[in-house]
Amino acid sequence: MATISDVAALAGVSTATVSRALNGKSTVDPVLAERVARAVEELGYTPNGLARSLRRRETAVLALIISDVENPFFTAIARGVEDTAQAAGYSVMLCNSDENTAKERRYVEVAAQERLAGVIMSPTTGDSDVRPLTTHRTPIVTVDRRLGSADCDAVLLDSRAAAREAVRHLVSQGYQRIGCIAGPPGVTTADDRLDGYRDGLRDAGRKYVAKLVRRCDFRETGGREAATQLLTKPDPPDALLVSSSTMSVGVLQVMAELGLRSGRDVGIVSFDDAPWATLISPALTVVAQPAHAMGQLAARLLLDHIADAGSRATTTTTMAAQLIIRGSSTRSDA
Amino acid sequence: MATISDVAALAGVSTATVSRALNGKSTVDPVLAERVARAVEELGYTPNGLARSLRRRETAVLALIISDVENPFFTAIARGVEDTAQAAGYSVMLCNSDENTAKERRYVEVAAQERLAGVIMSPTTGDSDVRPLTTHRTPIVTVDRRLGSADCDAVLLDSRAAAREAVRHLVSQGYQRIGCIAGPPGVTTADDRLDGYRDGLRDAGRKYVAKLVRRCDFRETGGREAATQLLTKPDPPDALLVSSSTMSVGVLQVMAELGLRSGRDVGIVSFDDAPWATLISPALTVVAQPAHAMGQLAARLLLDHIADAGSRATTTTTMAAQLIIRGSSTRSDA
DNA sequence: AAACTGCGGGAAATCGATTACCACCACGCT
DNA sequence: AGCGTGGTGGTAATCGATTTCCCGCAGTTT
Repeated sequence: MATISDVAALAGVSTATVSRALNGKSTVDPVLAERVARAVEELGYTPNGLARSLRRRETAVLALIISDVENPFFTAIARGVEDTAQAAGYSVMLCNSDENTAKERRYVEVAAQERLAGVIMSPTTGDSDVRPLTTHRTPIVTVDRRLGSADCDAVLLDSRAAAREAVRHLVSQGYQRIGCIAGPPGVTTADDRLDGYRDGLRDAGRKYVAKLVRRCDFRETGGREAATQLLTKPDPPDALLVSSSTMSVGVLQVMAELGLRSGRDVGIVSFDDAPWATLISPALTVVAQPAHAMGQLAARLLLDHIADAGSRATTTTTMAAQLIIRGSSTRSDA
Repeated sequence: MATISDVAALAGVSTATVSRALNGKSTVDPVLAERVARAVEELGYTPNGLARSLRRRETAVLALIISDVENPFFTAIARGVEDTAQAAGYSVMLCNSDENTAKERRYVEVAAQERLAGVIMSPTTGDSDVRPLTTHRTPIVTVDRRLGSADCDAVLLDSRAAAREAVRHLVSQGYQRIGCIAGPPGVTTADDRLDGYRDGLRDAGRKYVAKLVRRCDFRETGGREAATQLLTKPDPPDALLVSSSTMSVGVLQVMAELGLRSGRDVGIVSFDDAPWATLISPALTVVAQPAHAMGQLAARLLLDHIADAGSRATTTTTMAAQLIIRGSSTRSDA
């Protein structure tokens, strides 16, 4: 409750001196500085960050807008962002958009209103509306997904190439009817992975069969539904490319219920290297994404943008995924 | 960049009228309101939340301080907090303390400086320092762990009873040398679970053997190290109570490397019901914690406190855990 | 000794909103 | 006609910091 004026009064100096003593911008007589320090201590004074930010026209808070804090891929990104932001003295406001355009929009507005220093987001759709931010020249960096509208930095993964490679691997293992469980239309990574899936089929001279493809949300329940539909039909796929580890949980549950063994009965390749991937049997073949590094880089880029105040070309960094082959995608699993 | 004065000038009214028109506190001539609305639209005006909060002496942001965003238990809490906060129009600042008192302390300071509306935290230790918050009368709710110092609401789980029940279950299954992998000393849940473990042994007339207990951090690497030490000694335990699902990942990896099968060779009960618990074979017996509900309740309590401005007794809610018995803790697994 | 330089610190403006206070007008009542 | 009364809207104070501007003093130069 103590204000800078209280401190000034107690120390017998002006508020200007208190401010200078505390921020160390200008030199202050050591005697006065000491008196100020004692007054601060005695009053338990904490500067009001709102007043400071208002006057300085800057905050030390970033927003991170992702679609699901419970998805390990996004938490790994969050961790990366948080680590580098924290090291630079910034705090992170975490926002869950839930793949919901309205919620996302609300958070974008909050970020604009609170005049946050910058925003890192994984947009729900390629044409998410970020105008409240652009009008304030709030720097934006997208991570994992692209944004069509704004010209902002992007940290992406080459999903298409990764999906293609995964399909080629499944083909090489002799799987004949390779299916795909992809994310919702409009989400750039979902579309990219589906494109990569088609690329892979084309490489092998296979044709695309719509009945082997399902699109669902990036969650366990999405995976369950898609897998149930695909695997209980006549002519089910004998292999699946699954777009996230959260979906894979659902897929593997359904397979267990149906008595299907991965690898032998249905080859599985999943995006995201989950910690449990090697605990199951056979172990899960995955497309590992450098999520933590992506988060770190996104934060680094954003902080650079903030420091440079808009002078600086926008960049797009595409990172490579790594296919880690384990038992779930080989016919002769160990 | 547009301010309320710009809007006022363009609409030909005073700033007071603009504010009233926008906040709907007092009635405004529809004609003027319309002019204001058009001016807002034309200028792309976004009110400055900092100025507003400064004047109103309140913000619509909560802090959530947890030790690890990558731990599914905490993200489930985060999700619960975020859901109810968002529904009430509040945003959540997520802070990763990393079980590090200094980092935690820094976030507490930031929360105090930014005059956040309230804080939900899972304190690193029972005597974490939250004075910067208490001097500002910022309401605090602890979740999962207790705080010795401040008198604040707490949403806890009866870890001790849950651990005791888990041990009794292991005893009933015929395990003879039951060990425990607990969290770091000083963390209230870690100590509680260890106490519950002793309770369970005492119930069965067993004596506590220090060599069967290891304390380590709540992460995969912690679990690995502890399990390696315990399982490669002479007279290893034939069952383990593990304090979190993240630790269990490490434990199960080590067991796989050593060729030990859970259930048959080593009975395992783990805290936290992970999504993958049923994917492994045998499935993992767990102590399920209602993390999402805990987060929701914590947020609810905090919001109530904010609304009531300090008049209101502090409460402690203790929720019950649920032991879900699966194959990893039965000798005759399916 | 006068003029100049530099530095430390105080008074007051400033950031951008909200809101207390007051002036004004129209209306209704006696 | 005169006097409340209530609803509107403008003026200016306010929130709590930072920062500009300026003054005075000490030390240096000519």
